[in-house]
Amino acid sequence: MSKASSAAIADVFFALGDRTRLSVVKRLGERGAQSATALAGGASVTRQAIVKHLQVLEAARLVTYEKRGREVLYALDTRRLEQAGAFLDGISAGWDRAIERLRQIVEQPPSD
Amino acid sequence: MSKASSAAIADVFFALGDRTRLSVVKRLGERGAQSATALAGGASVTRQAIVKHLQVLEAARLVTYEKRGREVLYALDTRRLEQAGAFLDGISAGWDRAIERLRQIVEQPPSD
DNA sequence: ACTTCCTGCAACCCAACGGTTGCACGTAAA
DNA sequence: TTTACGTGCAACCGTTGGGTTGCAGGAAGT
Repeated sequence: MSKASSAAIADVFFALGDRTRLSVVKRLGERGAQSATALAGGASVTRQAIVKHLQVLEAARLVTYEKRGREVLYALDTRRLEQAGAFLDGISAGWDRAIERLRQIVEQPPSD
Repeated sequence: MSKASSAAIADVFFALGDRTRLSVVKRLGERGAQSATALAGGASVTRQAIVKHLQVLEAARLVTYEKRGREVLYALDTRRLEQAGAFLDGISAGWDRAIERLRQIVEQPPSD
């Protein structure tokens, strides 16, 4: 599980890399599923802008939508967030190993 | 500590949200500090492109540079990666709480 | 039926992004 | 002192990004 090609991961980070979009994600996280117009209220941009952002988030599989009567509710998909977090941890771990390798090389006098 | 305004976090995600940049970060994580030309070797883009990407990464405080003679070595700053990961965890946690709140509301019959 | 509210689509705009090329400058090696 | 290598700066280019406005179509409410 959690194979997640680099390209897909980059898409996730790209989706999170915009202030408006990130605030939408935060809001969904804090107050649960909401419609586009609900999200637009309180935001400093148009509903249409929010809609576009939601499409980007959905393309990155960070949100899911569900038609609820005449309105559309968008909800977070936390699995993607967790995947992204795991990816970051992997890089950090690799870096720490690299550092340790370097330390050993530096501290050992040349063998010959 | 680790206050990290949303804007700064968005910058970090933005920096990670490009395939070339993400591959640079991965490579720095796996093989340790390198110069721009070293990173350009093996990549499918020009050294100048890599340089620009490194500037973006540095602006997001994801990398640090150190002048080493005539060349410049770029190194990962894992603290930022960890901050970003913590941010994601926070959102996931908030979402889970929101879900739990919803469950309780749904399962309780209306009080009046 | 009529009105209200939320959504969806399309056109359009400016700014920023990712990338390239060309050249000048310092530092290291011959 | 040449020669070679790594870097820095600037101009330029096509494409995409974030955002807006305007309007048409359906589901709810009265």
